[in-house]
Amino acid sequence: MTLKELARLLGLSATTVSRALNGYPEVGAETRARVLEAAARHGYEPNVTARRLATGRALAIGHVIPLAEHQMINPIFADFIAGAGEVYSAAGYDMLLSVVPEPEEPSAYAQMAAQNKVDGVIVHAPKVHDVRVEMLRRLGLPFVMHGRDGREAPDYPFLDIDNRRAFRRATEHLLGLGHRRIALVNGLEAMSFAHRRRHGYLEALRAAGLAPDPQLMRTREMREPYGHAAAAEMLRMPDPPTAFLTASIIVAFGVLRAVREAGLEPGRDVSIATHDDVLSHFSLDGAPPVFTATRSSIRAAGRRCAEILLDLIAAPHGPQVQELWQAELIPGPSTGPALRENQHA
Amino acid sequence: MTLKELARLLGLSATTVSRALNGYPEVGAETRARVLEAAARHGYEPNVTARRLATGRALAIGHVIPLAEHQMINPIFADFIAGAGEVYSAAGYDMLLSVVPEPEEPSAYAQMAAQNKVDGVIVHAPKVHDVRVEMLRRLGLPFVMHGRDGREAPDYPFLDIDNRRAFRRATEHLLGLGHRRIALVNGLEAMSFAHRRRHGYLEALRAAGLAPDPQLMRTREMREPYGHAAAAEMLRMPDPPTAFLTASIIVAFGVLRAVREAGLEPGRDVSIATHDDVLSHFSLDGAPPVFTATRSSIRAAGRRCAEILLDLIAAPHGPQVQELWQAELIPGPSTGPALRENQHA
DNA sequence: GCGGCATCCCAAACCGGTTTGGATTAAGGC
DNA sequence: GCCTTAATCCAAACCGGTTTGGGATGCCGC
Repeated sequence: MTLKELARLLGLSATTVSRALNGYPEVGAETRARVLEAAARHGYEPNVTARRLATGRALAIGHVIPLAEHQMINPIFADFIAGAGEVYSAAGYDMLLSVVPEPEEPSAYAQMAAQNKVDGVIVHAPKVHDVRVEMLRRLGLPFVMHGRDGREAPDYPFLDIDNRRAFRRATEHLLGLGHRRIALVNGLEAMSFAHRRRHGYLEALRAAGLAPDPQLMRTREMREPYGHAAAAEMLRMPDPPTAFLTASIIVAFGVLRAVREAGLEPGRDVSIATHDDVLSHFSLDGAPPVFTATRSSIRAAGRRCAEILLDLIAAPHGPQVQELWQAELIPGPSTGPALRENQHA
Repeated sequence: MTLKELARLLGLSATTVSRALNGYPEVGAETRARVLEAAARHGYEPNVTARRLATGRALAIGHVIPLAEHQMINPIFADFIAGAGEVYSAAGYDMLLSVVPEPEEPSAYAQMAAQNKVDGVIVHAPKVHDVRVEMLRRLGLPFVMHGRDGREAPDYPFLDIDNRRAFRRATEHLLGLGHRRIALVNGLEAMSFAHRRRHGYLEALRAAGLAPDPQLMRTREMREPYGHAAAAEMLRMPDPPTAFLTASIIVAFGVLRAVREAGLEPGRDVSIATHDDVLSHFSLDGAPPVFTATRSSIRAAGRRCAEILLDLIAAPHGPQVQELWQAELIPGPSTGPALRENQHA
């Protein structure tokens, strides 16, 4: 069923039918009603491809997922995409996903722009120095960043959580429990979120008059076995940490496993705190929290980023939206007072 | 830069330029070379939307992700998508993701078909009785199923792992270690993969002359807290299981957590075996395996499904591809001989 | 020298919508 | 009764490609 067929059926021109369906004022109320009724009855749906070509609007949003060297796919990705996808579907937009080797990321964006495949993109996992901002500006592709680059107040729309503050608070929480040797099992510090978390951690240590121990600071892709290996190794040190702060619940589970293997009781012998993205496969309504955590839903972030981008596309010169969310600090059973004999002399 | 502009630049017609670029034989070798050179020099890229409209080919593959009632997004999804996405990108196809509430899943497919948005789809997470097969046939939308419905030999292209065999072998492995009370912490059994796994488990028990205990069989969405709650509960039974078989590494981690909390040593006091999809955030090259597992990479499955679908689209009447992969049984430290005092009298 | 056959290229139609610039008709004002 | 204006509707152009159905040119054989 095409527009022309529908028009012939109604004895109207394609123009009128198109206008009737799209709510233009040039068609009479009675005609419009007839058209809408007929369209519904015949299950007419306008061909998006034709519409794209005619209007120049892509009616789609792009997400470029670069595969890093080690081919890891960011675990938070699925929940974020789910959140954003809900919004797109409700708004009649398509979601275009482009999975490319990291070196081809720029060309993936360039292609989306040159071919008008999308009306905008959401930029994931910003680095401290992120070349994509400049690139997208040159391409004239509207974007919203999930996170920020290294700058405190960038000049583009973004939604970020206050990573520095979250990790400062989490560190302060551990310090308040008497911990002095606190390990930071961080994500890759080229990523601005990890960079900020480290700064929050360092700030808290400094405020407490403690010098950071490089041996207690690790940075790597956030996988479970990484958390395990890092914790196992540190627990074998002559002067082991009494608390761990990790960048992801996945890493925290790895740390927990190592703690158990060492015969230690989490929350008593060793404390573990983490950031928690509320990933759906690690959470269950009603289940008690496993870890003390700074919590912020990545799914909600996906939803909100999508909304911001759609608004931006609808009103390109509207006010620039920048949101900084505070993570909640949720107490859990994985932290407790530092044991006397473990405390630093 | 449009085709027409390029044609004018070259003093050729749009027809000739189009043919030259698409490798049709009607243009001379010298002309073709000139066209290709000019296209490259000016960075010409054909507008995919226009091409879609003209050819009727969408040059895109669709994935519909239904959000279940509990809003959980399947954790294996990210890795599968990454695998498939690599193949699409390399082949010049787009990936269209549609995230919809479960009840709207049929209309999501209908829309993709009616509007010619995609050339085919990959169907995820088939149920034992799956209505999508009939629907996609009616819509005339080519598809490849990742998994199978309840039938042993369906009449559509699919890629599945031999879930029944894998779980029979895993169960036999535990039986061989002397375990008699083996718990099955399964996924949702409306899903055909979970259904088959249960049958594999039951087959092995029956072959060993054991009657299944309904108390030891759980079925639910595969989340970490589910594994934890299920195991914790069963370990409190008067006659607790001595071994757990779980449907996902995520669930296995939950079980492991409960085992540790009960003060038991995995692989000694209690055994844990699981299926392992080789999710990227749970694996790390060189790290020793955590669990004894039936292993099959979901990422590789994503790649292969994409290949099968692209082949199917290129040659709709070629031979129907149906692949059944065997999972590897990987021994790990999480299983060991059943303790005497725990053995069933 | 002429018909036949490739070879190479092009004008125009087409995909299915949207949008511009009227044309037609009816209502309103004086 | 005539002119203006508003209300409706339409034909045709357009978006940027692909594809059909020739047309022109050059080479061949006889």
